[in-house]
Amino acid sequence: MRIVTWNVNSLTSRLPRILSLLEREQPDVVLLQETKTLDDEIPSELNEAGYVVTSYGQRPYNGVAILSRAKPDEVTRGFPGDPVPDEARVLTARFGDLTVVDAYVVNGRDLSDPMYEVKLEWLANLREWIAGRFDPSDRLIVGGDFNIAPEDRDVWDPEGRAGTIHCSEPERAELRRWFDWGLVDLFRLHHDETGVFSWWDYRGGAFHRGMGLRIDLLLGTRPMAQACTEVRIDRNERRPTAGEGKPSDHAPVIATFD
DNA sequence: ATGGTTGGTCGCCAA
Repeated sequence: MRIVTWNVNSLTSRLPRILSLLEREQPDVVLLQETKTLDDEIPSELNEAGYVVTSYGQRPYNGVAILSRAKPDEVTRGFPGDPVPDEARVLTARFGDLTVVDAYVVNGRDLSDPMYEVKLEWLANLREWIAGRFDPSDRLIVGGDFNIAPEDRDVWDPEGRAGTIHCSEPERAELRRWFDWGLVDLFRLHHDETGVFSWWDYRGGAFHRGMGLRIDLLLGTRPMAQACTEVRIDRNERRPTAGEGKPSDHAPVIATFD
């Protein structure tokens, strides 16, 4: 089984790259964020490629969708306690005994911005909803754009970014509460290295200068961690590619399970 | 502190 998370920064403008990834990686489940696409505007090419599309769409911002080989047995849009309930950021789907939560975490913008406190409240409330609905022994994946770099080794310039948005101690402390509940950062099961990123700013040639963050995460409960054999971040998807249009500012994270 | 680029949408906001 293979599960992917990818902030595509518009599903419609990224369609050729999404179709290419489906063909190349043959994933069973794909969690998409920032689809910026309404439910009734999902391109039919995704169905023709063999995928069921479950969309919780919105424009011009946000929007999440789950692509899957199988039809979900149960779908939940959003979560109770969301402090910004009119923003389409969370989509949950159950496939038999496996549940996936697709999350586009509030960015927060800056520690001095009111949205920073909203981000912390949003994360705490989503964690509490997950903890109330699931058990750490369940087969559960929580994946998406967390907008938090878990540790300094996930940051291109940890000294320069210390205490700033995506890297602040309150954000990291909140993420540790997810780990303490029983979710594992699947990438770190297989990688110790510093400087592996999933996002690079569009501006200033950040990708080519190696200025990135690892903020796109696949978290799994212990049963999922025990079955996880490989996690990769496909940096190639951050490069301009002939015929497939411009890249997202995020690369896909690809996890394989026994 | 600002700037740089992209996307959706139509003058500008979010990232």
